[in-house]
Amino acid sequence: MTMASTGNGAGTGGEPRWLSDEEQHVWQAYLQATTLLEDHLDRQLQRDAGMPHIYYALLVHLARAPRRRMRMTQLAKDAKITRSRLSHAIARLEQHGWVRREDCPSDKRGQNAFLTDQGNDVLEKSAPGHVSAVRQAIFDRLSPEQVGQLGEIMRVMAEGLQPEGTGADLPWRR
Amino acid sequence: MTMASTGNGAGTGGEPRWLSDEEQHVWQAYLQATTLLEDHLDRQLQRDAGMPHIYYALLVHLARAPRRRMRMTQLAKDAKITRSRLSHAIARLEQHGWVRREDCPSDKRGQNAFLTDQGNDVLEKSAPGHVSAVRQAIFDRLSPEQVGQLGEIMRVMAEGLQPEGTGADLPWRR
DNA sequence: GTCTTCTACTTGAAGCCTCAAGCAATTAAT
DNA sequence: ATTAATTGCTTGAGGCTTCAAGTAGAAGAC
Repeated sequence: MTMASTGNGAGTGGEPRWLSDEEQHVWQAYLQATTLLEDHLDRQLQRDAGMPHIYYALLVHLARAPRRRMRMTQLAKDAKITRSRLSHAIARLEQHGWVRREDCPSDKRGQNAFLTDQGNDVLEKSAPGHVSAVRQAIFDRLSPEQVGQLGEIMRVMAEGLQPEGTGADLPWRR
Repeated sequence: MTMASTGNGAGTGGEPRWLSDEEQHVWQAYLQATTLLEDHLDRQLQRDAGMPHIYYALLVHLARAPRRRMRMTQLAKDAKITRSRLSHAIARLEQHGWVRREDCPSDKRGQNAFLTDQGNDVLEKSAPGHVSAVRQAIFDRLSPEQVGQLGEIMRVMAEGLQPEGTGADLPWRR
């Protein structure tokens, strides 16, 4: 631990502040938990809904939107993914008949993605299993205090990684 | 606990326990924070070290191992990924000259992956930037209490998603 | 021994993600 | 109105991940 070092990603400088033992353990636990959960949900949904977790999350966002439709860019922002990724994803979801695209009336560049009835069915059928998986992984294992703490912590983290200032394009802070 | 349950993922059944409003918000915050951080680190390391975060994590595991080498299966377990994924990953890292494979003397099926000097160099050069990114995203933003809470929460979550019982193969709970 | 089963690891195809580049419509500048 | 800059979205190539299937050695049963 410690060491002069120098040379960070951008602009070298004074010796970096390494992580303490506790911080390393926390970081390690974070990595393991998030990796395991992500994989677990991907598998669960691939099996029960025929799509990876992030695709499922997109359907959820659409289902909650006003007329079950949303502008592509807005959806990308809400789901925290790039527009490119969203384009590919919606293309695939469209192939399955779960989502469709329509031109935006007010802006001829724009596209709305909307959830089809078929997509809504898939969502409703797989929702219980998904909720149950999330519950078993998180909410059934944590005390009410811990749930509150987790929420606050994640909010702080998300805020720090957010676009901040401008609502430019996703790869924030190039 | 509670609930006749019956078929969520498989087999339909009694009404599922949906998430409360607070739980939904926490889950949403969790998804956003973890997605944003993962993307952020992937970008940071792709830029500064020429590899995605998970590959970097593999190098870290190797660097900490006794003679900088580890059996494939053990490495996969520690990193919480499938052996298949590891095989592909090590193949790529080998192409870059950061890792090499060697036959395991005691078990002719086995392979050791070991970190090359070159790999170690890359690691040392990019470590400060990586630590700094992790720090900015997490440890500089949370109070000491929150860091402790996060550690405990992630440990509980990871434990619940772990192989449990047998040390079979990764896709736990097929 | 030899048959079965299990463990260690690899492989190829198909799907997903990233990056850079691109097109088209809108807005701003002059 | 023309030009330039910006915004909205897509595309294709290359890299990464998953899944199912496959090879080879080790362990156990008999």
